[in-house]
Amino acid sequence: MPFTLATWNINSVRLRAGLVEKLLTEEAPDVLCLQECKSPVAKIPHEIFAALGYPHMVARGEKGYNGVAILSKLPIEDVGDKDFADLGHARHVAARMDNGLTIHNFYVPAGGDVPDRDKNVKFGQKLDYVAGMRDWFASEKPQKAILVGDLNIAPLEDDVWDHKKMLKVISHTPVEVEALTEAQDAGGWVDVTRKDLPVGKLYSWWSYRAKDWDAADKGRRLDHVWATPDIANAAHGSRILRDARGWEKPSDHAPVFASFDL
DNA sequence: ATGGTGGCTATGCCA
Repeated sequence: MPFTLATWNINSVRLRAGLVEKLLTEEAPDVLCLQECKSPVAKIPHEIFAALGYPHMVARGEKGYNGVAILSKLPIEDVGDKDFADLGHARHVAARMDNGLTIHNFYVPAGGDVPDRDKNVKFGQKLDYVAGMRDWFASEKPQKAILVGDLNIAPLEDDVWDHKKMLKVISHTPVEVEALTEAQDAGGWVDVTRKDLPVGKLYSWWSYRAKDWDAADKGRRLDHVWATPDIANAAHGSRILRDARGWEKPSDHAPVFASFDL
């Protein structure tokens, strides 16, 4: 059966419940994974999404920061979460569908401003978090799984607006890219977005601070869809809904879509 | 070199 999934850093699911509604109504993915919900799970406006045909939700939350949620048309089972680097943050949750597909939803730490772990604790925590992902994937050997989320790293030259200018900017430093590549390789994960769209610039995030984000187009691809090799060949139709970055009171991230014939 | 915007929650922290 064909299956479509989207991932979106929503930057407050309560403030932007209307934008989630718009996405679910207009695009109707089977599963929507959200990050930066910034809400306790009990205060996520789940009734609104249930009324639109998404009665199933698996989520982790905290007050004001972080938070991840998986909304689904079809039943999903909560199969736990990980707290890499012992941050105590709601940055991961996993769900399993009746067909055995596992969906991992991640919100990797942003890492602060200074790309030096001796001067910036947050950067060290980001590297430790991604190393934790690597070690877990190496021991788990995931199968029939999809990993999505805001990984806060843009690994490829064409994932940023200016590769050379970004080499010392957190999200595109070589040490981060290496760490992410190690995590990807440890699980055998295939970058589905780049499998489908191998050529050219691709962004999913544009800063709120740019005067004219659309014209300046200084974006980064921070949001990812990965799949294990056993289902990666079933993936197709990846796209980034850039329009959503221009919606009223937008998130600074755009949703990333992928479809799978499973 | 700096500051630019936005969310949460009440003041500074985080992105």
